Amino acid sequence: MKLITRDTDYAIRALCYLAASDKDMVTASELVRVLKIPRPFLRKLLQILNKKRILKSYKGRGGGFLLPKAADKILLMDVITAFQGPLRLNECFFKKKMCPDTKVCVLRRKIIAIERYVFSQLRTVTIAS
Amino acid sequence: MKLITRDTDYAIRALCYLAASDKDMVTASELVRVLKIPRPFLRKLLQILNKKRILKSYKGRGGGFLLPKAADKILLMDVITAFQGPLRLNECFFKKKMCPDTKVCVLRRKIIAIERYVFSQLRTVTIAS
DNA sequence: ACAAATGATACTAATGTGGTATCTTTAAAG
DNA sequence: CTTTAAAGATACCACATTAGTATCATTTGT
Repeated sequence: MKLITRDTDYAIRALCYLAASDKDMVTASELVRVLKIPRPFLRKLLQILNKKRILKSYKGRGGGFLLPKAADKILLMDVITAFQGPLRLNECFFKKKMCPDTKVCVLRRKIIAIERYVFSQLRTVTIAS
Repeated sequence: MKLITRDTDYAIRALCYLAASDKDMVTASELVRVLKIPRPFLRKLLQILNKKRILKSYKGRGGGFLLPKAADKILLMDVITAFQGPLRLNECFFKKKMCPDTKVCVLRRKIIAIERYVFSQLRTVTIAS
């Protein structure tokens, strides 16, 4: 099972390229050329990233894309959730039925703890890598 | 995005029921009745669990399923991989192209570290919860 | 022999992922 | 003020995965 889909993967690459580029405005065409991602697909991804304010777009001739903030402020976590939605381990396994209210579901606690750790860690990963 | 699919979820419930049951042999019919999982689907899951040696089945009249070992020795991790395969975050984002060999991909390191943590934690979660 | 259980296998429906196609809007350059 | 090079919007399609069904074969206690 993949935890990071192709969308996210491509998006990361594009963002990294933007971060590394010295000219601050980069066109989709350039990204297609260097990243070898199918043009219409990449364009869709860029549009999504734009809507989520992860990058900024400029229309018209001479337009393109650029990062709206420093690369080390862009969280991997945000890119993942942009494409894959909030990733949750699971709702309660037992839908509150069997859960003994004394222990308040050790299992659930543990899983939530793991979840939290992953999120906190993912949040430390930025584009500046 | 779900990290635990319905298969896994159902399987966990079934295993927990087996663990909690005092009679050690439980039929699929009984599981269907109490867990309210579609019969043919549950039967498929049980067959898979049997093949993976996570539970043991007995055919014929009076047959059924039981746990082959103590509930606290059955790892959530194993159940997950049984149904969802080994879960990997992602191959290398850059397919070894851009990776500067000096830093040997900080990103990748971090991700692997997170992955390892999740696995180690998941391995601590057993059916005895 | 029969009935009650699981095993094996093939099929179907719904959803998600990866990708395409087409048309509209914006804005700089000539 | 027209052309042209960019992005925006939207609808569509192919394939894979997930969730679930159906059917028949095999085993085993009574």
